[in-house]
Amino acid sequence: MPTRRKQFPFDEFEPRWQAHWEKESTFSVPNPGDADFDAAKPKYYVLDMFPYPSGAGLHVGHPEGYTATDIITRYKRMQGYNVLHPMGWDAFGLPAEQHAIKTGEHPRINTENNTANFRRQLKRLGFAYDWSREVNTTDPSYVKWTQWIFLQLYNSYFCEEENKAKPIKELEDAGLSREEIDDRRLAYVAETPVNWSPDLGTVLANEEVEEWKEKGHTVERRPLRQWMLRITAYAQRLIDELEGLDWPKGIKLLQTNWIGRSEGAEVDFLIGEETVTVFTTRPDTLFGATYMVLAPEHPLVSEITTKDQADAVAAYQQACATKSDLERTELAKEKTGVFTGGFAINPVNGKEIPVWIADYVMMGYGTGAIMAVPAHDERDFEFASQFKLEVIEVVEAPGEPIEGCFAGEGTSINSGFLDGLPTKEAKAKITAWLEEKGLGKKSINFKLRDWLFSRQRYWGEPFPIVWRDGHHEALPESELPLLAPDLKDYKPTGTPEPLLSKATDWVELGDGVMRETNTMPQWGGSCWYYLRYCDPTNPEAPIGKAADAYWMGENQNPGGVDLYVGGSEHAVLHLLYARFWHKVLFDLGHVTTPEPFQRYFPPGLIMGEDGQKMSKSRGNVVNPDDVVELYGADSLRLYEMFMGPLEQVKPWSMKGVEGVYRFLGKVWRMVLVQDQEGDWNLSEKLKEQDPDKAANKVVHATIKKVGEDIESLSFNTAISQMMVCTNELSKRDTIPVSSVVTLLEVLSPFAPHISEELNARLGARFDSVSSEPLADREWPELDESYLVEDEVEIVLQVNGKVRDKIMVGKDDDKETVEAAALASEKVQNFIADLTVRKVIVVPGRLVNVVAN
RNA sequence: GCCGAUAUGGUGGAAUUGGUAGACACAACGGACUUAAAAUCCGUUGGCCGUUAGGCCGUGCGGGUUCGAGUCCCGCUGUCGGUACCA
Repeated sequence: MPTRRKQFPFDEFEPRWQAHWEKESTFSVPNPGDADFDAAKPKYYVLDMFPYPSGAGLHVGHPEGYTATDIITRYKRMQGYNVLHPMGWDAFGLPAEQHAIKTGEHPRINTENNTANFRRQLKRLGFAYDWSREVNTTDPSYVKWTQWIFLQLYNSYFCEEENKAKPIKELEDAGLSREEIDDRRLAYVAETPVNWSPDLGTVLANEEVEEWKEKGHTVERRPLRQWMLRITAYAQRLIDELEGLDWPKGIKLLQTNWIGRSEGAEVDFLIGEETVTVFTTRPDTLFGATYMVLAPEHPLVSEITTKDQADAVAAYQQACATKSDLERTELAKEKTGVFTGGFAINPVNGKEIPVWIADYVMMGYGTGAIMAVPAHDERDFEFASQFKLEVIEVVEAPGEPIEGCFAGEGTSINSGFLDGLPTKEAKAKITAWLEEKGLGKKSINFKLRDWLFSRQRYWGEPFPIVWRDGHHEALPESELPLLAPDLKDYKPTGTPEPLLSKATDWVELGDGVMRETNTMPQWGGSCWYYLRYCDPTNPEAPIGKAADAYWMGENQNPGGVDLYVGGSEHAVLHLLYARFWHKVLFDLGHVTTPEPFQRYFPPGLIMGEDGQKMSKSRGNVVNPDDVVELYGADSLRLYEMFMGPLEQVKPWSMKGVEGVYRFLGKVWRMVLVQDQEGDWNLSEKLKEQDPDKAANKVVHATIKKVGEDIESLSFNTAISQMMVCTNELSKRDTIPVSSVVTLLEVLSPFAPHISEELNARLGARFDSVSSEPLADREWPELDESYLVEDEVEIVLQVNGKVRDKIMVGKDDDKETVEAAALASEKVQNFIADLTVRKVIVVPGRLVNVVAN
């Protein structure tokens, strides 16, 4: 890129205004109880997803959402809101630890460096953050409350009757045993098969496996003792309470499907002495169950396997155990399985059906056992075809008979007392019959699993738990935060033994009392950071009552963060986890609203100039620092908003950046003209005079359009309107100063530096222009009367085709307009040989003459 | 496979409740200024036919509703994203 003269000296005034905002604490906002707090002001809480401060620095994707929220912040401030717009750091995480392994340096150092770089980059973009509220998940004062919230979960149970969390103390008072109590905690210990990565030295959540495998790490499956959070208790509420939220429909659906509610029945089958319960969503097909399948890990497999099948079954179980979930599904093209030799009795007709084990049935869902109805389930059909098992049709498809398998709804046949019933009724009847006979019951299942909450890494929050005599105990609150000790080296132990177990001095407390050595996942800190911003230094609680009531909107329905902007890649995990924690805190009375995020908006991904996803390997990554260097922060901000609709995926274009840069240059030159010496002086065209009709019209049209578009996050069209306004004003011989100032006011949320600079220069010269910074001004008032025209252009159509355009009075009645239309020469030409059948008049729009 | 999003000029994208398709930009071309270039300013720019006037066609494809469809309905196709034996 050749050096060239800048269109305007952004490199001089942008840092100057940023320093001004910092010095004046322009965007600091007081809390209830503070001296300058004004309770009469309405609040608005705009939240960005806080970044993980990676070594790579800011990516152009970050300023996309951040600029959007910044525009909202500045706009709402101008409208008189107390706006909370904070930023912080999700600073625990594997990359810093990987760096520590390589260098032997404490991960805190790397984290601090990266954080400083991120902060510098964000400040350079002029965002209106209240930096006094900055939080960092790795700060001891933050860790303290993350651990405290964990203890809230640990010390609570889910009360089914009241459908909410309650203190565990109630169970103690009720005289439950220690084991019974531990089994009901919201944070509990369980032995479960987990994804263990030997080279990362940690267990991963199911959702993380894919990501790390792509980066070349190995992940295997093995059973381990882990901390779990009982998110499944909240499954129904997490679905139901989405309803009142202003989130994109698709995102709600995504979460709903992730939670995966299905209604059906549990049915008991007898296998010899043993009872095996299956879950099915199609109890109406019970007469068509021709075999049964158990998951290979099902505890009853060994009981029911016959001697001559024992070897085959054991071999199959062995083969499955070493396969990861991924391999199980990757190899899912062909069904595999083994006959156990056992037979089950179908309770509805007493028929004996063979019992198989197969890995297409998973232990983790339902009961780990199914009744197979090959005629009406594709998987069962495939399995039955492969192993030549019986197929009995029990549902008749509506319309044409169907070859093979029919999984839809129809009418029951070959099903005794269900015959002739449509699927829905058959389901109800058989379920009632099973319940009456004590052979089964209605049942609801969720795909959602409990949340595996422990990791074996170093760089995370330690669990505030100690072990005594094989039992876990909570640390007293007074011992929080519990910080991890420094280590000599951060290399994984090579075994599933957590890294912290290396620090024996720290772990062993004497008398056989040991600290828990697992750490929390990164999600822990990010689950509640939006609460801490509201009250970032509170030493008594994660968030104080008054701060919660005001910022989270106790009296609003449903309350919570007013606008949350961040990538849809977090739409299921982070957003689900945070909602879960929030509900627990709500149930326990620590917060006053049931949902954390009232409105959520995911911006679309920004692709590389080649239309591909930005990545180092493709060499198409755009660095925001480079863009700021060449065109300034305002241009970067404005371009990212002008690219297209915020929610859309869109490719980067440097030419596009130049386009908005030129626009800002045009605004600059409308106010200032450069002389021979290169100094910028106020344009002679600017006049302190009342704006004429045309100027008022375009300026007020701009106030209206920009305001509406900000509300709906349609920033691209707001910007194009400001371009129209600028084009209109700048081509004039004299320009009313007040029109320019109004334009600067509406431009200021988008491009705050240049707007402030121009306003300051105008204020220094013209008495009529306020020198008060735009950031503290009110949003300009719209006067609709300027937008009303006496005459409007309407379109004349003949048979739907545009033939002419005429001007008519704004209040002309239909008859007048129709007469004027028919009088048009062009219309006359087209209808000369035709008969007019009908004339449609749309006031202010068009006249359509229908003729043939 | 299932779920969701989406399809408009050479490009990014605009278009109230159905009512002038292509706003605003980018690129391209032509012109002015300049010794020259950059920057700036002015003009042209969906396709086809036509010297002009003007006409015809045109919002992924095929139907439909309507005076009128980018927009609504039915049936497809492509692209992107999510998810995957969840019984």
